[in-house]
Amino acid sequence: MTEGPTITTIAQRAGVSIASVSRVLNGLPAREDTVRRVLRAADELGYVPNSVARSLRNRRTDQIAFAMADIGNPVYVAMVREIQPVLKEAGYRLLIHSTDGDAGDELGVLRGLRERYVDGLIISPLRGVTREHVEAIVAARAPVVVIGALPEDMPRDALVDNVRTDSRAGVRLALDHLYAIGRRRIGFLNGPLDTVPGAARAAAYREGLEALGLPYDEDLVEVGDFYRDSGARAARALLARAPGVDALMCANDLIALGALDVLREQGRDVPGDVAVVGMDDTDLASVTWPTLTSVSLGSAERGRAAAGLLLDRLQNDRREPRAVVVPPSLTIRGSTTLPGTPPGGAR
Amino acid sequence: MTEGPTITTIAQRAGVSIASVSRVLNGLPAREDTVRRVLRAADELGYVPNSVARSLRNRRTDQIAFAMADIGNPVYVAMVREIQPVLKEAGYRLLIHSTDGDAGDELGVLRGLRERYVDGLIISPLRGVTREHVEAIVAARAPVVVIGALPEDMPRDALVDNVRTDSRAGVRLALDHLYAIGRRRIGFLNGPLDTVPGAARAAAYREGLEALGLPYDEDLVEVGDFYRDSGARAARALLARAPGVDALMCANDLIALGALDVLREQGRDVPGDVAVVGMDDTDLASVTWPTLTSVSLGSAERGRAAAGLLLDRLQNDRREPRAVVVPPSLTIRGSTTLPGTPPGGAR
DNA sequence: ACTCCGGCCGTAAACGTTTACAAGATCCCC
DNA sequence: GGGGATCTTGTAAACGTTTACGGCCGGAGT
Repeated sequence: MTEGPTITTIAQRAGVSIASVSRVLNGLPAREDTVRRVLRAADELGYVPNSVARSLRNRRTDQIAFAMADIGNPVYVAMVREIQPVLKEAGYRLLIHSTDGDAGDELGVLRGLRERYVDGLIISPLRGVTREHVEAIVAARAPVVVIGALPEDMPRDALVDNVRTDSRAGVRLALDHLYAIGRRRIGFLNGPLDTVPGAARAAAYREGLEALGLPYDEDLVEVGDFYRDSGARAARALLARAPGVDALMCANDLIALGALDVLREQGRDVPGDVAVVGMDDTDLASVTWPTLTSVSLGSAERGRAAAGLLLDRLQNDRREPRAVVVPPSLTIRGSTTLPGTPPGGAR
Repeated sequence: MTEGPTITTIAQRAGVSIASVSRVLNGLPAREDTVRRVLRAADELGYVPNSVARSLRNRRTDQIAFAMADIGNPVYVAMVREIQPVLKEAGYRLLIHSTDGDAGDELGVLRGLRERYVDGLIISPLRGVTREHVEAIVAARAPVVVIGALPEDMPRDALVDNVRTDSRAGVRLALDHLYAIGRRRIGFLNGPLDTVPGAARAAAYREGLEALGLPYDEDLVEVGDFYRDSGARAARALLARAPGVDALMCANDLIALGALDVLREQGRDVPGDVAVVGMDDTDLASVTWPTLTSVSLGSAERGRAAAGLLLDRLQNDRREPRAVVVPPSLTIRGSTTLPGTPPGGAR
């Protein structure tokens, strides 16, 4: 924990100026003799450049932040897993912020960008991008990539890149699949309608039924939270009200877990009596019993795309904002297929 | 993304020197009139201090890094969940590194400390602290807290704080519990013996049986990896060799998941025919069916303790190194208790 | 021998802060 | 009104880099 050598120390020992030291260490042209002496001195002293001083001078920190709602959520973990290597490859360090879905915290991170402690930010705001978010982004002095929907009236000069998924199409995939395996009374366990995903999935459920020629029945819909226990509560309520359901579409894998708990507890066979589909296709989906058919919203791809966009933007400051849409896909597992039955229909 | 105001800009606008600006912004005494003008100018300009420049001058970054093997591992997630708020409270930002259990990567982080991009580090090396780790830690210019075992010959001057758990005691807890519910042929599915936890758990299993007066039988032990599929393979092998086992002690929750898969597949009732205990008490333990009795190694506590030690050390550079040991505990769930039967024994 | 050119190198400034020091302003008291 | 004490302020240096600029030197061309 002693004070380490600086280029000045090296310069003295090698008998050259600090400018020469810097040049040698950065591989700029120098006489062969100078190079040798500087490198030797640096080596003997165990020199390591001070990244803070370098950042100040270069006006870049080689750090990038990723702000997400919850570090325990497998969706974000999948994103980090993809983002990390891409950034590392490009020479950036990744800072991870867990905002606990607190909009205040999110804004804090966004505002913190102005401190310049980071060259760019990837953020995935849980409840969508508010006007305050937009203001903070415009005021920020670093490029931002948003994972999730942007508001319609996003100012052109914000230069925000965007990655999203099509969760409506995802819901459709699931409904089509359930229809294909013969289900006709398909219940829906949703998350809060004031979240972006919640609202989108609600609409998609309605549209999807219509497209399939099935009636929309309010008794088949229950709204709760995106957690397991809340999913269980919702499932219990729905099953009590509409005992005849033969499938449950869940807005989230966690909700689906809760539903599975309740179905097991009530002795209903999955998928024999009731088929269940989750959403997000997290690691959990393959852990449950039966394993859970789930709509993948491409978390990994979204993460990768976001990292790519950010790096690209860091190269080219003035590029037009870009938006990437990752299509959903359906991973069929035990909760919708009887053993031995080949998975029917969709995809 | 425009170049922002600096204290110089503010000084001009307020008609004072930059020293006064700095003083006012840091709450040092100044004439009331000066304070007002500076604050007004700063506000109008939307000034935000440059954290890099401040770090250079103050020789501190207010950032702390946490290096772990795998961001997807619930054990580390639990640690982060505890570390984050503690550090935040103390005014530090948390940088998260996922080293993928790669010793090279771990060393990279450790060596990176010398760049001074961070004021301190919490690291949890998967395969223990090697001589190279020690060297890097001694050479580092920032305090380090290691979560996990330290080598015996740790140099005194390294000033490394340490947090560990007692996984031997943890194994004993599990064995005692299994014994208490009447199991006498207790199998053991372990992870690699060249990892620190693997070796410790192997020894503890032996000792634990001895303490209970049960014979050690090689046929009841299988070594694999700390993953689910590996756990399944190991369980299959063990069950084939020793069909009479009535309990499986697993070195890890993931291994236990694999074992549950196999038992279900073979139609053996859990816990009726075979009781199962996992280790780490991750979130997964409450997701499975049946839910999994698991030894908690206090990930959360360890994280909290590590953060505490680091903060403390940052206050007091010269303090003697300290070691915290977090005792294990047992969380009893469905995989060792028949419904209706009160959990017996241990604890 | 003079000029010109190119290659290396050192001096110094800059990045945006904080802070030691000394000078100027203000006040109080005699 | 002079003198000291106290408060406030500005100047400048420092943190550790990178880099523009100009100087020096040696060699080549005339």
